Amino acid sequence: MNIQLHNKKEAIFESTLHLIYEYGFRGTPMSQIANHANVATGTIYHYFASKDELILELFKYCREQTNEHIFSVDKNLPYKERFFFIWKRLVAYYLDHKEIFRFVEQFYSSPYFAIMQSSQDPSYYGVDKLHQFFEEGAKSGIIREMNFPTIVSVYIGPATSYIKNISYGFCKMTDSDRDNIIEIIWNGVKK
Amino acid sequence: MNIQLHNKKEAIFESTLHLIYEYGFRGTPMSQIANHANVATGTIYHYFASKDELILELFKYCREQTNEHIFSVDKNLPYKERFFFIWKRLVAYYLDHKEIFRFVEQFYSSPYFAIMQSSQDPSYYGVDKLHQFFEEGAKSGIIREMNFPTIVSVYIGPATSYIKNISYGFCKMTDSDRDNIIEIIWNGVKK
DNA sequence: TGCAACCGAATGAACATTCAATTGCACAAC
DNA sequence: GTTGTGCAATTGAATGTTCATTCGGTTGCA
Repeated sequence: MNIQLHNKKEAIFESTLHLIYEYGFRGTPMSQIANHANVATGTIYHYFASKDELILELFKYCREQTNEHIFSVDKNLPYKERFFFIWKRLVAYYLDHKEIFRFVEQFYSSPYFAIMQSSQDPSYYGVDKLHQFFEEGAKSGIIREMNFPTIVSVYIGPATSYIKNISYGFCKMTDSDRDNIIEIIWNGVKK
Repeated sequence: MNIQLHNKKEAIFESTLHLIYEYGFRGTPMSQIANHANVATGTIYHYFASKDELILELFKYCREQTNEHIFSVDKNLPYKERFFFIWKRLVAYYLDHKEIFRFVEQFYSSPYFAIMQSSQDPSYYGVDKLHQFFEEGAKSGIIREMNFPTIVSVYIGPATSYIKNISYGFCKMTDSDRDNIIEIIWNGVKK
């Protein structure tokens, strides 16, 4: 029974993700989501109070999924290696999960994000992790002192930009491109 | 008459921009756009065949506006200074025109972008300019050799990331943050 | 006189949401 | 181990609203 429940909810999530990837927020009616997930329209409303809530929950779902995958690094590795590793991991994850990437991008630049910010717990697991990680680097004198938004812009910005370039078909991806980018970032921030 | 026409069309553009900034694609009906622009609903259809076309044209409009403002640099300045100047100009422009930034972001991560790509002339004025600019730097040995998507990711990525951070209220902006970021980028790519 | 610009009420389709009815299952009673 | 009971899960047709788009008509200018 619990498994059933879990399955359906997840099926709804995945279908929403898939359809939004293809048709955007505007282009994906609840009925289509239901179809694609092999449930009745009404069933969605058993799990979610409204379409907005579905979207909001889906965002949380995505964030959890992503965080789970990215921050599994061997703490014993030298800092520089972890710096490279996490970044590549992030890029690889989003390239493997384009629907998630696209959805999250859309979510951020939509009014949903404002809604979420105002009504949510601020438990940004991923952000916390990153914060710690950069602080560690700065404190041990490996990278420059920078405030958090600065380093985040420099570390994450090129990653999302690169993923967009690929995901929107501007260019092909090569490992050496990625190596280049993270190396450039490192050159920029190392002490 | 031509001035009238221009005025109304532009009023429609600006209203759309404003409303989409606040309510997103989904939340801005044609009737509202008309209201806000002080024209009748039907008038919009005199200028645009459909809502989709309005959005598509608005994107072109935004791109033109942006390009006009950014690439006015004194060619005689040393390369490094131009490298800094263009970047700051870009950031400043988007911070001054948050609606444009938000709209373009939304546009890119929506299916509209795919539509545009398939049916459009590939005259990316801004992209061409950038391409030339980076090539110049690489040829004269001032910055490293990189393929275009790589350097774009590293140059533009942090800019948009930073603008998002501010625009979504994650942090306040200071000039020194920006100075920091572009300096880091420069350290990363210089030879 | 003609045509482009403009108007805004009317139309119809698309869609989110509701709801009355059905199913399936856990658990208690016997 | 059979039957009964209640509640969660599920269904999908019906409802009502919200729009994009249309259109017949008006205005104003060349």
